[in-house]
Amino acid sequence: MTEEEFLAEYDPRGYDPIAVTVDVVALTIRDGVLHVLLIRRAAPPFTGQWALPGGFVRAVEGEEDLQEAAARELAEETGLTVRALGRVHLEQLGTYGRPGRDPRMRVISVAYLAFGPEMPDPHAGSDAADASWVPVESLRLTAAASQAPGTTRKLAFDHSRILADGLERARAKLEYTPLATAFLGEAFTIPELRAVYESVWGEPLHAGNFHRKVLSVPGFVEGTGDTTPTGGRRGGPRARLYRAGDARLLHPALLRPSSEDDLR
Amino acid sequence: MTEEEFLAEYDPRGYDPIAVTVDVVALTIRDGVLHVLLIRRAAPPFTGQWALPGGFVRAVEGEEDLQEAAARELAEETGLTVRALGRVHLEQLGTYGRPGRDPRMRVISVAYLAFGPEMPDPHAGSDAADASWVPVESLRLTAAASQAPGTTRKLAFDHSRILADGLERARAKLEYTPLATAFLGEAFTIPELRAVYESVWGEPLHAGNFHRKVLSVPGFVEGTGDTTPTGGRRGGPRARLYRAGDARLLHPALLRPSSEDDLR
DNA sequence: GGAATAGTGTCTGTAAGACATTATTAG
DNA sequence: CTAATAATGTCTTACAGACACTATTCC
Repeated sequence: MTEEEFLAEYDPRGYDPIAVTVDVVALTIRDGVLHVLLIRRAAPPFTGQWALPGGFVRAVEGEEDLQEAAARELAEETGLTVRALGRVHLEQLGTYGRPGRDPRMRVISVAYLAFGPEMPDPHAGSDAADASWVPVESLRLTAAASQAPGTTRKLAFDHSRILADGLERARAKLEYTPLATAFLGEAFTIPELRAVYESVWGEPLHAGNFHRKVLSVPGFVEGTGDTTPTGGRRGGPRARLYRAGDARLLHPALLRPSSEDDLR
Repeated sequence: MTEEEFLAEYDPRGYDPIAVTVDVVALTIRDGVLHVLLIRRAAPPFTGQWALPGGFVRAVEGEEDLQEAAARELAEETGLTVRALGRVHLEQLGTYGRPGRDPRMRVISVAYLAFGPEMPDPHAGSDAADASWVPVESLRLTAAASQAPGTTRKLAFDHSRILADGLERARAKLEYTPLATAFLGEAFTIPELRAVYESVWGEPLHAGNFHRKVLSVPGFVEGTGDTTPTGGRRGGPRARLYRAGDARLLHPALLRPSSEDDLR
């Protein structure tokens, strides 16, 4: 039998059906606080609970790449066009396929991680009763205990785990890539860039050392020649404006202060 | 409708069927040369071509986690028991789902990356006509042109790309994790560890500086008190033996000499 | 003027890389 | 003895972090 004959006779239904979904951990910074895009589920399972935006991959009609599917889901929930997502960074995070993670059937979920500048309030899509940007801190991913009343609870499925993995990836990526600029607009100041690092890492950085360090990394940022039209809210000189440079990796890297967790 | 009623009536066949496979990039070092485990396909598609070991994920009978599926595939091809794979490092590499990557149907492939010490010659499994450890260099992943006669050709499916991604991940992981020790036995010498780095990175390292650096990283290695029973083949003193320490990340990291590619 | 902030200067400890040196083994 | 190699020492340069300081702007 030739390859052509084999393919002509091949029956795709011969294998066990496994559904494939794409979920997105979309991060942005609002008012200096790291937020993640969540939807409130309108249909079972986990009706009423918060979850990451996502959906099934279209296999037959309109075949799409996984990355395209993630971009489509993100665009649907944010209300932006896929075109307007141009400045948003999107990368694959990992795949989650533990049996039982979805009570309906065997579902393999390919998770994507997105970084973007401040985006408009989302509107709930078809499967969602609600959608909004939620401060990551309010989810208390690590401390399982002591949830204040009204605080967002644990996410549906294994989405808490996926979000935690996404956050760790984001924190690590800021160290050795220039992706912090993906959270900002076209032009930004060094203090704004520092605010991104502080929001994602969750700890204050030394302003002077950060400033000198960013400028010392080749290709991280390049000056525009302009400055902000005004000083800071509570005083201070006008800051110089920069745009993202052409580096894809930072060398030397900006390491997190929080060490001592590298042992075990 | 309650969640229970919903689940009772749910029909898994309602969605487009997508097959899910697990493929493994298994790396080891033989005679100081980095090798990857490949099988020669015995059935269409791509009959006769080399490919990464892998197989479909069992969805219904014997539900298994993706990582378990990868370990099972690796064990089948290497002839080792899953138990004997204890010293082998296994991590998820990424998921590949471009439409058309498998001519039969829509197939999503979850790729895993494995590092292990020298393992026995494999025996071909059910779907394979042959299986062997192949020097990575012989595959010429980057240079598409000028294949010497008899040289292994391009791999089946998009496995060349998956292998390239796995190699880059491996090279990067040696920088900031102690995973180089996964390529070695229980006890090893610093020069043996250096040989691992040289094999994976493909470039020579300065023996003296490497030695001092490894010992300066807390938790990377710990001495056993023993030495090798004999000196090197061509002379030299007996080397001290070490085992892997308890560090999970290297701080400071061992950076590759090949910089200057971080710009673009 | 007073407070806050952007940006620069200085100093110290640590690390990387180049190179040299000593000690120990095989042949 | 000679060559090869393990392991250590020395020196220079670069960078991280702490701290001080100047300049500019808001109120």
